[in-house]
Amino acid sequence: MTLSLYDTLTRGKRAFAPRDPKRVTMYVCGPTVYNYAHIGNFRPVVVFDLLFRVLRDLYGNEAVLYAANVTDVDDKINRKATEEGVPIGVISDRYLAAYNADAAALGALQPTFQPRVTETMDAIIAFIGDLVTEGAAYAAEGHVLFDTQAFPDYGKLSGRPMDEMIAGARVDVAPYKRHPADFVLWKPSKADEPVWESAFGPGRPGWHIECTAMIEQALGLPIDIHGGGIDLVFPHHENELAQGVCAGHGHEYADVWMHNGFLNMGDEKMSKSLGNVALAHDLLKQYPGEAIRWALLAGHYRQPLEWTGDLIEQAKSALDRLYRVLDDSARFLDGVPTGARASGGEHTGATQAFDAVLGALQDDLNTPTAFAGLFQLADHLRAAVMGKDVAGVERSRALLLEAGQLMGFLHADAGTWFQGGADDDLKAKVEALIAARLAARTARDWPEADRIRGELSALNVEVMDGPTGATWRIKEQA
RNA sequence: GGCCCGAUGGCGGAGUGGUGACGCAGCGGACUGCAAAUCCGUGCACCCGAGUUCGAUUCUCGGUCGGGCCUCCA
Repeated sequence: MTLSLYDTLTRGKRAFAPRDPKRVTMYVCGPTVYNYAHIGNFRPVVVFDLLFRVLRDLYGNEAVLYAANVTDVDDKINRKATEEGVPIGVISDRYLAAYNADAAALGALQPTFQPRVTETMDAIIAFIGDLVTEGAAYAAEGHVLFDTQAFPDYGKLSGRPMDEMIAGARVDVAPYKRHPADFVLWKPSKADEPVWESAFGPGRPGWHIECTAMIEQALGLPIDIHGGGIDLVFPHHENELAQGVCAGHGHEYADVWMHNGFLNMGDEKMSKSLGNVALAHDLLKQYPGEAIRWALLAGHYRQPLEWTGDLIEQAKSALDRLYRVLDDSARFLDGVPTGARASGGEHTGATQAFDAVLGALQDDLNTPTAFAGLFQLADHLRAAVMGKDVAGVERSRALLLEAGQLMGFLHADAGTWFQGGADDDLKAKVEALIAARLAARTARDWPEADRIRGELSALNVEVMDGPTGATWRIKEQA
């Protein structure tokens, strides 16, 4: 099996071939840390985390270098810092910590590098200097601007020929620009804004150059994979590409450009400028991170995703099914004497399902099909439990766990999944009630048994009577 | 105005030139004291029109509808 990925630049899927299989590089545009990030910000986080995991599986954990940047120089951060009367670092540190915590709750591995603009300033200034030297940038009224005329392929990534762009332009063009499409590399800071010294005068960097410099500093150019949200294709990535190849550091920038589709909130686009933000931070108080992760991967990453409560509920139910069979099979295995266990024969059906998961993931991250493979694995496991096939249970259980965990799921134990919302106090209470109910059932005192079940239900607990005793779970997470 | 996507059953969502993935929900049955879970069974889905083809949901063209980008929102 080989990994194939869709490349925005060439508009097609093709086999992924890293320049150096021992050093696979990926860069993804990260957040501007000026507030809690909304759920849409986490779609690329989860999508590219999945790709990170697939790459690690393919090339080895140490061979994959993944950099996800943080923008910590920005107007919005400045504004917030001014409001609170603190340095910008206080703001960015605070929200970076929250962002990383939310990402971890969604099952995202920590990227290899998390470069920050404030820590890359020397490289940014040097990069601008190189562009000027190469004749691809010019100074004007305190700014340094990138000369888009210097890059004949400008517009190729986003499929926007320059002349058409100008014809359709609806934005005012700054008078000091030689060409309307030229963009800022360095600009003067206004009063109260943070300022850095440079050969071009005091000021601060433009947005696009930051990423290019961070890539070069963290990973070195060119890189294998560059990712981000589809809204970044133009102008951000188009500009990055232009800078990257014009600085005289080589003619390549990124081998594969990957972009995830937008997350929509009902009918309205999710944007911080509209009021309908759903912060991941708040969502995580209502739903397990794993369910949110599942929901974010429910559709193919390049398709738009409609974010609704129903979607999360369905994701939770789907995971319930997986955890249930995991739980039942664990219980089954507990009842089998260790001596009676055989180390597994070939369980071809389960193996095929496992391969189907890997194959789907390697086919441009086809998560819906990968999910189907997970359910197939679950079916095999269920059948083995019902058939009391110990070797089969062990085998398909291990495969389900391995496949699920590769995707960043099924790391919790089933007890935590179903009973995670319960504190020790509640657990003790529930166990006592279940014991009482068992006594009533043994005495065939059905009204009493049902009364206790009602009492449990009032505690938001659901009991399930099985052949080996009763199990329970929290019905709804509070 | 320019550029680019998408349109699949009640919902979500893959995929394929010819046997209707998968999940959620629903319905019938089994099991259960009753439930829940589980198991078995169950769904006349591929936006409209034309074309190509022995055959199109899948390819081509046109249309309609929806969405995105063109503004330092992933």
